[in-house]
Order: sequence, then structure tokens, then C-alpha cells
Amino acid sequence: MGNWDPLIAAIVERGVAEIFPGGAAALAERLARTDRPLRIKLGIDPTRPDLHLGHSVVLRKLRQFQDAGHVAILLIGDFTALVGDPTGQSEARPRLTPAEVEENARTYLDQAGQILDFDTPGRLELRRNSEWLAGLTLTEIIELQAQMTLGQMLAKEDFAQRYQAGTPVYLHEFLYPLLQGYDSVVLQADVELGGTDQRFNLLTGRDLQLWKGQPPQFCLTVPLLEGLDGYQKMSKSKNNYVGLTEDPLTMYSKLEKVPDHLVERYFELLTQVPLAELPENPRERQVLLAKTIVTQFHSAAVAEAAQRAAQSLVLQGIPQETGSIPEFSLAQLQYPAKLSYILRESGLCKSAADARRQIQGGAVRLDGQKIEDPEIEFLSSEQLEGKILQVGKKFFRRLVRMAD
RNA sequence: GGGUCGAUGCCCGAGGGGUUAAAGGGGGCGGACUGUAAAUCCGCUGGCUUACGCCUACGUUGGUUCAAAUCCAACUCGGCCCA
Repeated sequence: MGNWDPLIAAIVERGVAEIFPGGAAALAERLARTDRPLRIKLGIDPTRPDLHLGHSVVLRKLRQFQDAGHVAILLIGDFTALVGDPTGQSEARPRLTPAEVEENARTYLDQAGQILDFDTPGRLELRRNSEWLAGLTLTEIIELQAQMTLGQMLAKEDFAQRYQAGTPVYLHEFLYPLLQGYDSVVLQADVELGGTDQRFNLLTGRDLQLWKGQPPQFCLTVPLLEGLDGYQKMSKSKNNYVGLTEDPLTMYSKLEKVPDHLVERYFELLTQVPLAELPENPRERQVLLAKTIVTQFHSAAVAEAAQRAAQSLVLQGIPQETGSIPEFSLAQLQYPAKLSYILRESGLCKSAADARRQIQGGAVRLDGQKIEDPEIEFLSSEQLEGKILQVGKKFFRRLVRMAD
């Protein structure tokens, strides 16, 4: 392709699934020629409380646009979250309450702030689509719906699959692409970003902009990041994710285990490390990946510490960097305290019965020493203070006495 | 509106009056192994810190039975077909 400005090249070349119309060259040209900052739209529905690395791919892309001088329009889909985007779901989403949406929106902004430039004036426009969607009249909704046919809707993969599989497809779900497209009209987006699963919705935006006499937006899709299981899309519900707010040790521990066949992809989508410079040794690659990403979200020093903690954890079974282990206050327990009870209260196990099973399975250690007796109990916090309670190889609690 | 089939644990899915906390698979967790992981093998996979005990569970409600996920009725929700 062309010899583009490095900022533009970064935008159109790395971490891109598809750009349309016209591909990377067309967008690059548009970016190079513009005499004003372009309006780059990214919509996120606050349907869950936490963002993960999968979301960060598109957020990073949006950040690149900011760095090149354009306006990031971060659209919180507080209204569309109530509709439920059927995209990528094999079934209709549960409807959320407005309170849940509001709560999620707040945490999203905190997390997005780790990646986007919230500070430089003029680089960020924060909007909520309830601003205009909540007030649509039935007449306007009907007009919107008149822009698309059933056949066009059924061209959307998810709808077609579900329809053929005999799973229910509700009519309100048809509204979703139209509403998302209408957002582009209102925001006068020049470019809209999204995952590849957003293709249909992004295109709907172009159709509706044309209908309203606007120049249609460019659409840039980013690949969907596979999760830690190595195959399925990263998602919280599949528990194959790395959360943006996770503590450094957890983040590091997860990332140093990314399956070999995905390591390069993670580098490509989640870092700026030149792919040609990756180490040969697969283990070194994983380590570099984990350190690079933890550094991005925290700092180089923290990443180093996490690495040391993770290493000593493997070698000796106990993290030396005790500062990176979550603490658990013994003051909130009632004594005598069964170990299974402590395990549950501390969040290491989901129930006392589960804790008992973990003990029987040989997974539980106290200060590195394996506990065999599921009935073991402690008479006071003194027996436990300062010790490290461990389940399996990954989960730790440092027992402390402070009351809080 | 009518007909018909269906609703089971995180998911899929067996079971069709008692021995069913409910087969099997997936997923998850743990153990062994390894460069972490993957693959493989093994174990666990409702809850209760008081446990040869109690509680909750097969769409909902009610009924028949000594006894129901299993039978009956109504209802709710879905698929398909007819209008």
C-alpha cells in the first residue's frame, strides 16, 4: 500500500479486520486529506460491569485516532442497552434495568479512561444515546423501520442462524441495528468503529446517513479477540477474559499462559511491540506479552513485581511479593472457624461445601503446607495471622487481623 | 384463534411413580505431568462453619398418591403447522 504518515499507517494497518468502503487506502486518504478533525464514533452498551482486554482492542484503535488529532466520540449506549443487542449472542439478552445500566456506565468510563485520552481538550466527546433515542416518537420509529426490509434484516447472520435453528427472535431486536445506525446520523459520524460482529450495524448507519442526506461514515472493524481458552471470543460469561481492572498479579498470571498460537495475535492487537521483534522462544514470548500489557495498565515496576511474584509462586508455591496478594481480614470471622468457612468468607471458594471439596482434592495450602483435613478448625485469629491461604496455583489470600 | 410438540442442574441432554442431588457429554475447578499452557490420565462439580442431619432443585400453581422430575388440571413461555 502507500507510504502513509506513521500515525495514519498505525490506524489503518495494525489491528484492523476490515475497512469499508474502499479498504485501508480509502480511509488513509480521507485521513490525510481532511481539513478538520474527523468524528470517530464508538458505541459501547453498558450491559456488564466490567470491560476486558477484548474491549480494549477497539478502544486502543479509537485512541489512535485521538493521537492523530481526531475527535473520539464515546457513545454510551444507555438506551440501546435496554433493548439488548442481539449481536454475537445466540439468544436474546436479558433486559437490564435503568439502574444497572447507570451503574455499569459509570464503571465503563473509569475503565475506558485507562486507554482513551480524556484530558486533551477537544479530543473526546462523551455522549449517551438516551439523549435522542428516549424521545423518539412512534412516527419517527416507524419511519426508521420503513428503511429496511425483513429480507435485509435476515441477511444479518445472527438473525438468520437463530431463525433457522428455531430459537426465538423477538421483533424488538430488529430495532437494534436501526437505533445504532440512527446514532450515527445524530452524531454525524465520519467513521464508526466496532468489532467484526458489528459489521451489519455499522452498515446500517451508512444507509441511514444516506437517507438523511449525510455523507455516509467509514466503517472500521477490529478483530474479535479470542479469549484465554484459545478459541472462543473473549467474554466475561465464558470466563476466558482478562479484566481491565484486575490486579497486576492476576493479570500477569493469566497473560503468561496465553496459548502459544494466540500470543502473536495478542501482541498485534493489544500492544505496539513490532511483531518482527518478538522472541523466538515461546515461553519468552508469553512472558514479554504479560509484562508489556501489565506495564500498559500499571507501570513497568509493577509489572516486574508481578513477574517476580508469579515466578516465585511457581517455584516455591508462595508469592514472595506479598504486597500483590489480596488481603483478608480475620476480624470479620467468628471463632471457632472452620477452614471451609474461612475459604468461603475470603472469597477463595464459592461455598463452604466447595471449600471442603477443594481441601479433599488437595488444593488448599496454608503457608505452603497442604491441608488434608476438611474438618480442621481454628480457635482464634492468632493461629492464622500473617499466613497465606492458597487454593490451587492461582488464588491467594493474605490473612491479616486489621478490622475494617 | 386452532392443532401439535416441548420446558430438567452453568450449558446440552437422559430419565416417564419410590433405590434420583437426578445417567452421559461439554464447560469449570482441583491433582499428576510440562516451558506456563495445551494434550493425556485421575478426582470433584446444589447449599448449610453445628452434617450417617436439615434445606433447596426438574417452567408456575394446584391436585391425585404413603411417595411425583415422573400421573392429572389450569396457567406461563417457546418451536412447528393451520387460519
